Amino acid sequence: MDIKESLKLNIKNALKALGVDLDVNEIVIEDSKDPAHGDYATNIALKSARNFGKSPRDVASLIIENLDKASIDHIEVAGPGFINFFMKQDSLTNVVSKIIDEKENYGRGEKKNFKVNVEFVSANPTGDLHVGHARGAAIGDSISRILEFDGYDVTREYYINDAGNQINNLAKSIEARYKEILGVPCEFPEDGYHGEDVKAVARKIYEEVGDKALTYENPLEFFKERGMEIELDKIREDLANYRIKFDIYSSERKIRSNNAVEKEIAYLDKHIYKDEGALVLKTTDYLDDKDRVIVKGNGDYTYFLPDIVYHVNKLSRGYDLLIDVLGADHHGYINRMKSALMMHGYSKDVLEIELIQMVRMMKDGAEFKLSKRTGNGYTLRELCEDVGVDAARFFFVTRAASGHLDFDLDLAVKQSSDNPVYYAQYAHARLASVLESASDITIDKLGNELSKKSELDLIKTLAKFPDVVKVASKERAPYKIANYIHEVAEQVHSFYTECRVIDRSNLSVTSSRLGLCLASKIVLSNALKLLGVSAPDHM
RNA sequence: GCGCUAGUAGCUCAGUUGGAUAGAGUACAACACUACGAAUGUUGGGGUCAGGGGUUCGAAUCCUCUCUAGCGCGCCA
Repeated sequence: MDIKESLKLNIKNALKALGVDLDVNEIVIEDSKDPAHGDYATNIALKSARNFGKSPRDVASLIIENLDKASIDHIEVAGPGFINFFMKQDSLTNVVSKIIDEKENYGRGEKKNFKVNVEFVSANPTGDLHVGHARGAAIGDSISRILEFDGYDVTREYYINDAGNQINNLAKSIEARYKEILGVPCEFPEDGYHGEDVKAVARKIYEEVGDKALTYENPLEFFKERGMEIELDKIREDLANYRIKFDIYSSERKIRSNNAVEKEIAYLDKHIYKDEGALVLKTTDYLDDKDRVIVKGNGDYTYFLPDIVYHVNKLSRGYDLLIDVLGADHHGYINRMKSALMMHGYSKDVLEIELIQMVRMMKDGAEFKLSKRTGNGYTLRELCEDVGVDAARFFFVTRAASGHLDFDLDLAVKQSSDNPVYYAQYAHARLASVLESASDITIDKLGNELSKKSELDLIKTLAKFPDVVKVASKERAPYKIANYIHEVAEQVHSFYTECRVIDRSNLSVTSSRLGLCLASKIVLSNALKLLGVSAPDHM
C-alpha cells in the first residue's frame, strides 16, 4: 500500500475511534507544496468539524491523538485546522525497493473484472487518416493503456462504416480515376473524393487488373470492395506505425446482416411514431431534447438507427462499459444514443463519450492546414514523418481532451530542452547512462543513504505514481500522466545536478543513489508506456 | 433564440473536485560545467483567475446575470 493510502486508513481509524465513520474516499491527502507544511497534509479536520460541533483546530488535535504514529516523525496543526504530516525518512525511502521489486508492474491497479470497450478513430475507409483523427487516436489508445494498467479488461474497437453513401462515393470516385487512367471519358461524381490518395488507389487497381475492371459484371461493386480493402490496409498500416493495434474491426454491413436493423425497429416499436411518412424515435422520453428520425420518408435509414444496432451489439458482447471517443462536434449525439440504450433497459452510464476538441496545427506562428503531398488535409502519416511518433503522441495527450489544442510543429521537431518529449526522454537516457557506467556497483534498494532534499522530493514524486494512474484512469485523462512525466523528469534532472551519483570513494552513498536512479528510470518508463511514447536508453 | 464546451502570466496550459502566499512550460534577464549525457540546473520579474452580484470560516473552483470565442441545434454522417 502506498503512503497516502495508509495515511487515509490511519485517519479513518482515528475518526472511527472518535465515533465518526467516514468512507476512505472522503479523506483527501494532499502533497504539501510548501516544505514547512510537511510531506503530506489533510483538511479532514476542517471538513468534519461539523460532525463534532467543535472548532477545526480542536478536532485536528483529537484526530492526532488517535493516530498510529509508527511511520510518522511528527505532526502539526496549522492555519485554520490543517494537519501536516512529517514522515519518518525510512517510510519514504521504502518506496525505492518497492519500485525496483515490482519493475514494470509498479503502479498497476488490481484486477477489476470489469470489461471496457473503447471505440476510437472509426474513420470511414475513404481516404488517409488526417491530423483530426490523430488526436482521437492518441487519446483513445492512451486511455485504453491506462485502463488496462489500472486493472480493467480493455478491448480496442474500430467501427467501419462500410454500408453508407460515402463508400458508394468512394467507389464512384475510384471508377472515375480508373477511367481517367484508361483514357475513357467520364464525369467526376459530384460528391466524389478529389484527393491524390484516391488517384493512387485507382492506379494500384490498374496495376493489379490492368484494363479489365470495366468488363466485370459489376465494376462499381468491384471498385467498392477492392478500394475499401486498399484504404483499410493503409489505415491499419498508419495506425500500426502510430503504435495502435485494434482488437476488433467491426463492419457496419456485418452488423446489419440477418435483418438486425429491421429487428431493432420491431424491438423499439413502442417508442416509435410516424411523422409524415418517417419513423421517429421518441428519445425525449429519456434524455434527449428532441425526437429523432430513424427511418426517412423514402424508406432509407438515418445513420442513427444502425448506430443503435451497433451499440446494442457491443453491449450484447458482455461489456460493462462502452467508451466512444468522438470529435467534439458530436456532442449532440450523446443523449440521443444514451436514450436509445435506455430503451433497451440499460443504464445511461453504460455509455461514456469522450469528446475530443479540434486541433490546430501551427507552423511559423500560423495555422498549417494542407498536406504538401496530396493538396488535401495534413495526414497522420506526414505528421509522423515530420515530427516522429513519440512527439506526435505526446503532444496530442498533453492537454485535456475537452480543450482546443494548438499543435506547435516547430516545437515538436526541435530536439532540445524546450520540447517536452525530449526533456522527459533525456531524463530517462541520462539515468540509463549513469546505471550503465556503474554497472559493476551493487545497487542498494533500501535507500539507506538518501537524505538530500532533491532525493526525498524525487522519492515522494515516485511514490505518487500509483495514485496518478488511478486518477488518470478514473477521469480518462491521459494528460495527467503527461504532466506527471514532466514532474518526474524535472526532479530527476534536479537530483542529478545536486547529487553526483557515482563516487567510487563512497560506495554506500553511490549504491543508494543508483537505487534511486533505477527506481526513477522504471517509473519514467512505465509512465511513458501509458502514452505510447518510447523510453530510450540512448538518444 | 436554445444547448454544449471554454475564457487563469506576453504565448500554450495545470490547478488534487471548496483550502494555506493561484502554479508549470515557453519567452525575457542573470548566474552555474576541467566531473556520471549542459538535450541540464539555480534565481528573478511578470496576474483585476473575462466582468458584476451571491452562497460561507474560506471561491479560480458552487449559484446567478452579462460579455467573448468555438461547436452543435437536418428525413447529413
